[in-house]
Amino acid sequence: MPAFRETLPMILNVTLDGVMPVYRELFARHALTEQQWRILRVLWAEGAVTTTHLSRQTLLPAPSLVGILDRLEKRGLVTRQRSDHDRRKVHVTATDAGLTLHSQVMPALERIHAAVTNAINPAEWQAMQDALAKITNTISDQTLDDLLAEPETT
Amino acid sequence: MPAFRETLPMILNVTLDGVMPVYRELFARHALTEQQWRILRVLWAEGAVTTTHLSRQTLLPAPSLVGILDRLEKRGLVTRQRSDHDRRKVHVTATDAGLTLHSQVMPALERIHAAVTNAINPAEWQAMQDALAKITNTISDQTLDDLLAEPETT
DNA sequence: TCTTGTTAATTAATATGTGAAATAATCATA
DNA sequence: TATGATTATTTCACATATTAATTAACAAGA
Repeated sequence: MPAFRETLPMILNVTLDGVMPVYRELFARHALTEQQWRILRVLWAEGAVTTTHLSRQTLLPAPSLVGILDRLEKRGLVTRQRSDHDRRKVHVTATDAGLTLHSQVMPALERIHAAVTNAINPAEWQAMQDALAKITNTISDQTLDDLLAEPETT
Repeated sequence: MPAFRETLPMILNVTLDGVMPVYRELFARHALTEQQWRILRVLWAEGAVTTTHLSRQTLLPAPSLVGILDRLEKRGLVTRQRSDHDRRKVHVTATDAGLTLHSQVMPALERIHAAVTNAINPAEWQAMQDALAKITNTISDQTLDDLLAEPETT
């Protein structure tokens, strides 16, 4: 067993703690939280989407979406509308104000992303992405009892 | 600019969303939250530590620690004591119950960690860790204005 | 000693995460 | 077509995150 800091959750959280402040500073300049930004970004790319779809794309839990969308709607950045075909569903759309805001943030966001990706070379980036995807695919569909039942591999 | 899902924050969050549920299931079996576990893990390794130190090691924000430690203390897993030399400081220590709990969780935690690391080979693991560390070191000490002032590198 | 600056911990206000349960609408089918 | 199963969203209760502002204690210097 490695040191606490060498475990995957801490490796990932240390990285997030290192990079997110600069993203948050950008969002804060437009009075947006990170989560609000994620939602706008999906709406901008996909138009009207259902709450469930939004939850999956943004990784934001459905119960959290309720409040986040409330606040975005109150600020006039998004609108919600019940589906006519399936009245269980709610369609979320960005308003013009929401779309405008998006285009104001993108240039700076691209600068941040460039700085992040340029910290390593493209091959390293791809390898990192592949490694994390491989881990996710291996673990995400397993339950704790699955893992505890497996014979030791190390 | 890549797709939303190809950006670093989302890559990291997708991975965390994929692996954390199995960790949380383990912690839940001992009535612990992930944050409470982080604290116990540090206390087990280091003995009595100050709140600030605990915040740095666990990545938990100091304001959050107040409540988390309150609940751990109420359950008799940790104790808090003002420092005599510097009465601003508070020393946190795990009780015997806290230490016992730790040894009960470790075996299963090692199984999870083994499954995670075995998803990729050691070289890939090291490369992933190095890549993320390099990104963190490059970005974490920069402010947004620093990044926006830099000439385009891409 | 008084002032000024700094550090450690906490409080406050707001936003979000997590897990379980509730609600309402749709679906499958006997 | 009534009924049980499923889906989409929301509510609830509790725990944590984020940022700014306090409070108390220490530290250095006029």
